[in-house]
Amino acid sequence: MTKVDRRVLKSQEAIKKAIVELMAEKNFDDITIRDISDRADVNRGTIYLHYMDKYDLLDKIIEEHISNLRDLCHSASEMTFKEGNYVWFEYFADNHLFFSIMLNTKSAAYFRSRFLDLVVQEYKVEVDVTEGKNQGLSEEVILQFFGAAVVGAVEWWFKNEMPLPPRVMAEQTGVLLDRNF
Amino acid sequence: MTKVDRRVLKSQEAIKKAIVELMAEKNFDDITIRDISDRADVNRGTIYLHYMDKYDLLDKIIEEHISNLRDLCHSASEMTFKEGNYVWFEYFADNHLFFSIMLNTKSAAYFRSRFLDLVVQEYKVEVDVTEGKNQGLSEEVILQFFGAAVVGAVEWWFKNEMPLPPRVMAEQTGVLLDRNF
DNA sequence: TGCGATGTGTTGATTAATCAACAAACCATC
DNA sequence: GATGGTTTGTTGATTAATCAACACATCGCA
Repeated sequence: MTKVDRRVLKSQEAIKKAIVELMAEKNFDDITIRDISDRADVNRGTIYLHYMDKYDLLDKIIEEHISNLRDLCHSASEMTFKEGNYVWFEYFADNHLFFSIMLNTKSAAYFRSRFLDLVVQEYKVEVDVTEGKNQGLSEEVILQFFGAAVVGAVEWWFKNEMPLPPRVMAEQTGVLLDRNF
Repeated sequence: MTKVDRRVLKSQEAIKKAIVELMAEKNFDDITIRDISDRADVNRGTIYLHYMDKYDLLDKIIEEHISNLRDLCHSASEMTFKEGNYVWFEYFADNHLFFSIMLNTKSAAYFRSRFLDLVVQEYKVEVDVTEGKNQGLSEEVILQFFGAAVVGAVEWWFKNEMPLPPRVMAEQTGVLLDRNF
């Protein structure tokens, strides 16, 4: 893993920030490459050095966030849900512009499904249907049930402009998950 | 005036922002070039592409602000002191980090004198000792008197963490100047 | 249908920034 | 006053970003 030139990091950061900001202001289809390069204060050609087009750009942003969330999950594998959720909700708050767009606009259904997949996948190691309170239940049903629950709670949080602090959201959802897993 | 490559603008902006931030955190003498390049996220050599050393860098920042204030003054030449001052105090507020450092640390006496010079110079066209309320008074005394008054007021404002909004400061000092010029 | 305006994706030449390396200066500490 | 560690200012080679220009596609409107 050779380290990346700081110039490409800065360019990519500016470009990613620009498109997210623009998505908060207008429809994705109405955003032009020129809009993005203007906002990012970057030459239009620079965008093509890193991304195929605006769809590729958005894809890469989504994949990066999913990947970051997964990494956070794994680095928090020792924690309870309450503690682990706090790491996630802090990440949500840090990137609230991205997440509120992705969970508010209907055009972003793809992100929601990627997000749900991640949650289900990460919770898989936590659930046990061979003994305990979930004995006899279907693992898949439990995962989809609580996966949808968490995604829905996050969705609600952003739709209502984060009415509770991240810590509280993490605690509340954490209690609900710890009680059921 | 051929336009400047956006890369040099971005580099210079990052570098200037970095040193101002650092001056808010530690003594100017203790700031190294490496500190600045790290903070600016720029190669150390890049600083030398634009500035001789950190003293030259600070000089250029000061000159730029003085020049901007002068430009604002001239573009506001039609206004009363009350209106014109508002433009200045908005600029102060926009760059409050720079000005509060420059008017708080004793090491920045040079800036204070540059600032006073500017104020005196710009007020020169406003004062009239041939007739009116200032008839018979020394132009130089009036300029130094009210120049020091304005600089002092600004200094107080920053020393006390801008306890009044820019608009109010502009109005109050504007009234005092309009009454006397 | 045609036309101007705008957006797209790519090109080649140029410029700025990067990085690693260097010698010299400085500074504290032994 | 020698020593090791840090800062400084500069270097040459390399890489990334810039800019202007291009052909082509798309779209609204006459």
